[in-house]
Amino acid sequence: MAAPAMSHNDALTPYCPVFQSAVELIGRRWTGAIVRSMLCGSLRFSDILHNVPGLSDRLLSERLRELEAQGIVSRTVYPETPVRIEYALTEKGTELQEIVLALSGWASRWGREAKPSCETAAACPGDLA
Amino acid sequence: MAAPAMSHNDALTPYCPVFQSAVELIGRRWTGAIVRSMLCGSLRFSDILHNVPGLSDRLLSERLRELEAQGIVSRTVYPETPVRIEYALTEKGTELQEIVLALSGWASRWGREAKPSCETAAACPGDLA
DNA sequence: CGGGATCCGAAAGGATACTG
DNA sequence: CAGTATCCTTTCGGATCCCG
Repeated sequence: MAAPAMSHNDALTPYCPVFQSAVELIGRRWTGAIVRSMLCGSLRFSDILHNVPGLSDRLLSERLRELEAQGIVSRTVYPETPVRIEYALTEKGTELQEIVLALSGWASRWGREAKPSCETAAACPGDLA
Repeated sequence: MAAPAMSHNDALTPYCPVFQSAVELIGRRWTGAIVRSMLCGSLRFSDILHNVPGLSDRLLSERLRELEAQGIVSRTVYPETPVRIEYALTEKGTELQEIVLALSGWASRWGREAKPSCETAAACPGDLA
């Protein structure tokens, strides 16, 4: 198991900036949870705020702006009365899904001392992993 | 591809702590790069320090301790002269590989303006993906 | 409802120096 | 080589108030 069955490719990883950017982007405090909560479809500000406990409105708007700047989420304004604003994942954002799910799966399998009572199989569509 | 092939599971993500922990763990400043550099096999402190530009020794030892505490890396001391210390991924850490590679792929595809000259297919043993 | 602006304490990160 | 200790700067995150 510890034996490296991989290739003897010694000349790997001369440091990768894009990977670094990506991992630090989704690693930001609430970003992962926000993206994860958006996997289902469009959401309004309050919805996201509501299903991520501990997240403040300031942080949410900050994260949302970052994600928008990265082209991961799109912001759509419906000029009704009052205005309704919906956030959705772009294609780039949607492709993060497999990563989020993979990470969810890993976290569930190895979470602390094997606590299978979080999302494991019920709460999240991690079944496809 | 943009079409959500997922289930119509609306009642997802009532917030997941283990996912949160995981994403914030590997999202810490250099953790992703460190794990990524260890995918090849055992490395010594200086090796990791060397192939992650910008990483300071203090942060490396800090991250290494965190990863060790999480059971992601193992530390082995060889009492030669002088002592040689090697860090390797545990099974738990090795399973992060698919996630790291997936994130690498995503980052490469969407990195800024599609710059395919980073690691994409050459520098890293991502072939197994 | 959907945010923006500001203030401030906490925490993370970097630089440097020193040790076994 | 493989770290630890200290200091100091930057950033993050929470609270509060305010606006359209």
